[in-house]
Amino acid sequence: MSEAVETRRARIARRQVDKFGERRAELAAAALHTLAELGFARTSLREIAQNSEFSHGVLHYYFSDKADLLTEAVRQFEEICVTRYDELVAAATSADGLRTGFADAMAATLAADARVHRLWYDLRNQSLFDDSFRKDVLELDERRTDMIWRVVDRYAELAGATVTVAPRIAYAMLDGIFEQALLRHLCDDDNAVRDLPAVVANVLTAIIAKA
Amino acid sequence: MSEAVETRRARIARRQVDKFGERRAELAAAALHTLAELGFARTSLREIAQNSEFSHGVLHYYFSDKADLLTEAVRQFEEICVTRYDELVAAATSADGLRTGFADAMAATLAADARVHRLWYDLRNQSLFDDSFRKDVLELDERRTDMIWRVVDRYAELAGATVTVAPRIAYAMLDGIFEQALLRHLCDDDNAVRDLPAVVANVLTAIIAKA
Amino acid sequence: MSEAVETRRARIARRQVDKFGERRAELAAAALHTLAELGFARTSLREIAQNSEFSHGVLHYYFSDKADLLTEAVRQFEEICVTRYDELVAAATSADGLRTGFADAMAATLAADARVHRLWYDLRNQSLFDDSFRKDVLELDERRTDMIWRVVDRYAELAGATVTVAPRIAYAMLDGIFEQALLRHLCDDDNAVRDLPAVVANVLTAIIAKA
Amino acid sequence: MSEAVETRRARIARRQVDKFGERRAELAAAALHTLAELGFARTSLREIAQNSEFSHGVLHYYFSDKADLLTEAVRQFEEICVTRYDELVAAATSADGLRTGFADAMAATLAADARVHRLWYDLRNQSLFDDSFRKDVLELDERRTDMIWRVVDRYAELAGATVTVAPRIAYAMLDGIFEQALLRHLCDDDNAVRDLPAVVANVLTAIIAKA
DNA sequence: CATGAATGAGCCTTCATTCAT
DNA sequence: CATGAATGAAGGCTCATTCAT
Repeated sequence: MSEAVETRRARIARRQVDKFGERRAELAAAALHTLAELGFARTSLREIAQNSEFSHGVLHYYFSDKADLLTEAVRQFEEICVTRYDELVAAATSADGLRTGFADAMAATLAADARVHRLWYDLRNQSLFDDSFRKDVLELDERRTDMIWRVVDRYAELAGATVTVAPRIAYAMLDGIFEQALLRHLCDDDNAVRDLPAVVANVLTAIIAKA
Repeated sequence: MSEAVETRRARIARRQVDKFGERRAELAAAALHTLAELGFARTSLREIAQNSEFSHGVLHYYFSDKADLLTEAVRQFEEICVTRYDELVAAATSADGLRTGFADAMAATLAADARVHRLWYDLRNQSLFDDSFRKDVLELDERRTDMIWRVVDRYAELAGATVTVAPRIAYAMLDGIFEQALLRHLCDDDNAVRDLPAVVANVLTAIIAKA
Repeated sequence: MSEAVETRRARIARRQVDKFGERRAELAAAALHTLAELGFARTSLREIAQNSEFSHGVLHYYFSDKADLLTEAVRQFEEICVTRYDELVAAATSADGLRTGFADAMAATLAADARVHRLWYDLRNQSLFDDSFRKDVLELDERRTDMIWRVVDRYAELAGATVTVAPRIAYAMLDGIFEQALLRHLCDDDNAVRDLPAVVANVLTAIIAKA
Repeated sequence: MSEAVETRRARIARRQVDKFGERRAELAAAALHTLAELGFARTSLREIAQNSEFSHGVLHYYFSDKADLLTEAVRQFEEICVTRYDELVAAATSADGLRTGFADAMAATLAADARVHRLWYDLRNQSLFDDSFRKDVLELDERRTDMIWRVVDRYAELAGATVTVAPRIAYAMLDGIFEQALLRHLCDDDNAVRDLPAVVANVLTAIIAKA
C-alpha cells in the first residue's frame, strides 16, 4: 500500500470521525431541550426525535443507548459552562469586582439556563443509583470544581487573603447554594434569582481570611 | 338517629382514618427499602409489592399514585432525620464538642443510611421536573434547614460568636457538602466517610465570627 | 396463626397455583398453532396474542419470556406424544404386529401433526445455539428416547431377539428417519408419508438379532 | 460493432461474472464464522459485516437477502463436507479399517467443526418453515446421502455383505446419530465425541448382512 | 378491603433495506 | 462499485392502572 493511499485513507477516516462527532453533537444539542424539559426518566427517544428533524433510528445510530445520549448532551452543555467565569477571572482587577461579577453571573445563568442546569443535577442524581453514569459525573464534577476554584483562588488573591477551605469544599458549598436557588427558582420563587448574588457574595466572604 | 350512634360512628370513622393512616405508614415503610435501592424512576409498584408482604393492588388502594407513595416514604424517613442532631445540641457543653459531635454524626449517617439519603436527593431531583413533588420537598427542606440551624446557632453561641450566614445558606452549604460526600461514598470512595468530619468542622469554623 | 387458617391459606395457594398452571397451559396451547406455523424466530408474541383471545400483555404475565412460552408449548405437546405408542406396546401380541402398528402410527402422526413436529425440531435447533434451551431439550429428548425404547425393547422381546443398539442409538436413528420424512412431507413429497412405514419397519428389523 | 469489440465485451462480462462469483464466495466465507457462532435468526447483516473487512452495504449488493447469503455460506462449507470421506473409501482395504476410519473421522469433524455443523442443521431447520430454503436443502441432503452411501456401500462390499437399508435410510440414521452427538457435544458432554466412533461402528454393523 | 388477573400504551432497541455520495 | 448514513417497521418487554372476584 503506497504512502499516498495510506494518507488518503487516514484523511478520510479522520473526516469520517469528524462528521460522526459533528452529528453526535448536533443530535445531542437537539436532545438537550427535550431532556431539560422533561428530565431523563420521562423523556423517550421517540419524543426527542420528534422534537428534532431526525428519525428515532438515527439516535440509536449515533448513541449506544439513552444514557449515552444524556451524558453527551450534558457534557456538551457543561463544556461551555465550565469556562463561563474564566473571562471574569481574567478581567478582574479587584476582589470586590470579581465577587460581584461572579455572583451576578451565577444569578444570570440561573435565570437564563435553569432548565438545562436541572438536567445536570438529574444526571448526577442518576449516578447515585446507576454505576454506569458515575465515571462521567465524577469527571464533570471535577471540571466544575476546577472552574469554581479558579474564581475563588483569584478572589482571595485579589483580596490579599487565603481560602480557608479546599477546592472541593468550596465547590460543594457553592453548588449546594446553587442547587437550592435552582429549586426555588423553578418553584416560581422570584426571590431565588434576586437573592442569589448576595448569598454567593456572602459565601465567598466567609471562606477567605486575611493572610 | 341518637347521639350515641353518631358518636359511635364518628369513633369508628376516626378509627378507620387511623387505620388508613397506619396502613399507609406500614406500606410506605415497606416501600422505602426498594425505593432506596432502585430510585424512584426504576422502581415499579410491583417490585415494591414483591419485596413486601402486600399485593400490588393494595398499593393503589392506599396511595393515589407512585408519587404519593414516594413522598410518604421519604416523609416518614425524614421524620427521623430532621431531629437527628437535636440530642447533640441539647447535650453540648462546648463549641468544640458540638462541632465534633455533629461532624461525626453526619459521617455516621452517611455510612449507615447512604441508600436512603440518596432517595431524598432523588425526590428533590424529581421536584425539579415535576410540580407535584414541590410542596413536600419545599416543606422538608425547610425542616432540614431548621435542624441544621439549631446546630449552627448553638455552636456559635457556645463559641461566643455569631453565624455569618443566614440559616438557608448554612443549610445549603452543608447539604452541598453532604451530597458530594454521598456521591463519592456510593462510588466506593472510602475517603468520603473518613474525610467528612474534618470538612464539616472546617465549614462550621468558616461560617462563624467572634462577636 | 390457627391450623384452620393455615389450611385455608394453603388450600387457596394451591388453587391459585392450579389456576396459574391452567392458564399457562391454555395460553401455551393457543400459542402452539401460531408457533408451529411460523417457527420460533418469525413468531412475535403480538402475533400469538392476536391469534388468541388474549392480549399480548397476558403472555408476559404468565411466561417469563418468549423462550419460556415456546418451551412450555412444545413440552405440552410432547407430554402427549411420549405416550403415543404405549397402548400399541401394551396391546401387541406379535413382533410383526407391533412393528407394523408402530410404523403406521409414526406415519399417521407425520401426516397429522407435521407442523407441530417441526416446532419440536425448531426448539432443539435453538438449543444448539442458545444455552438456555438446553436443559429442557435434553430432558424432552430423554423422554422421547424412553418412549422409543419401550417400543423397540418390546418388539425384540416379541421377536425372541435382542436389540443390537443402545436406547439412545435406537432413538437417534429413528429420529433421524422421522426428521427426514418430515422434511420431505413438508416439501409436498407425498411419498414421505407413504414410504415411512416400510422404512421404519426396515430399521426395526435391522437393529435386532435372534438371540 | 466489430467482432473484436463484441468479443472483448464478452470477455469482460465473463470476467465480471467471475469476479461477482468470487466476491460472493469471499463474502460468504466471511459470513460463515458469524453465522456458525450465532445461528441464522440471531445474525444480522451488520454483525457479519463488522466481523469482516466489508461494509454491510456490499452484502446487499452481492446477495439478494439474508437467506441468499446463508445458503451460499452453507453450500460453500458443504462443498468440502460432501466429499469428506471419499479418500477414506478410496484407500480402504478392509471392512474393519473403513468402519473404524469412518467412525473416527465423524468424531473428528464433530469435535473440530461443531459450530459449522450446527449451521447446517440450522439451515435445514429453516427449510422446515420457509419454502425458499427447501430447494437448496434438498439438494445438499441428496449429496450428503450419496456421500454416506459411498461409504456404506463400500463397507458392505469389503465385508462381503449387502446393506439391508436403502441409501436414504442409511443417511437418515447416521445423520440422526450425528445430530444427537452434536447436541451433546455442544452441551459440553465430553462423552459425545468419545462415544461416537463406537456408536457409528455399531450402526454400520447393524445395517449389513452377510450375503 | 384485598387480591391478582388482565389490559394496552409506551419504552428501548434491533435490523433489513434504501439511497445519496 | 462501495460506503455508511438514515429510515421506520417490528419486536420483546415493563408497568401503571382497572376491575371482577
